[in-house]
Amino acid sequence: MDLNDRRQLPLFAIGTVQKLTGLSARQIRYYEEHDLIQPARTSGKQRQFSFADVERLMMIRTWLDEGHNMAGVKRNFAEMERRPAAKQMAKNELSDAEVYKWLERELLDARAQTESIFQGDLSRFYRKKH
DNA sequence: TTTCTTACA
DNA sequence: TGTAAGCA
Repeated sequence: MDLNDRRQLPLFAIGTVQKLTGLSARQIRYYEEHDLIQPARTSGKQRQFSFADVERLMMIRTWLDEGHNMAGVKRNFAEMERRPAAKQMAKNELSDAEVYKWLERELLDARAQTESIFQGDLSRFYRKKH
């Protein structure tokens, strides 16, 4: 199992993704209805999001913040599929470093407000190092 | 407590 | 999009 496979692993509940992306549960479910993401489901029908899902959600957030509508977001993803250059463009708007920074910020904010977004002990991997 | 679906504003 | 109801 390589890194790419691990990015597809169903790991987070919607509450965690909400804090990670800053999107509401309503929005996240709405984007799923529009096939922008396809999170896995547990036997109990609960959505399980992967890092790949979270990344797509962050791209959606970025485009929405830039003023795009659903149609625009769908076009962006469609463009990413047909042209590899578009993927680079998307990464340019949302580089790996930015994704990491964003995740770190969201995680720290989430911890500042409520408790750990993780039910377990994973939050220790994101301890502030300043 | 959290998430889920459905439905209304 | 937010929110409420009724479940799991």
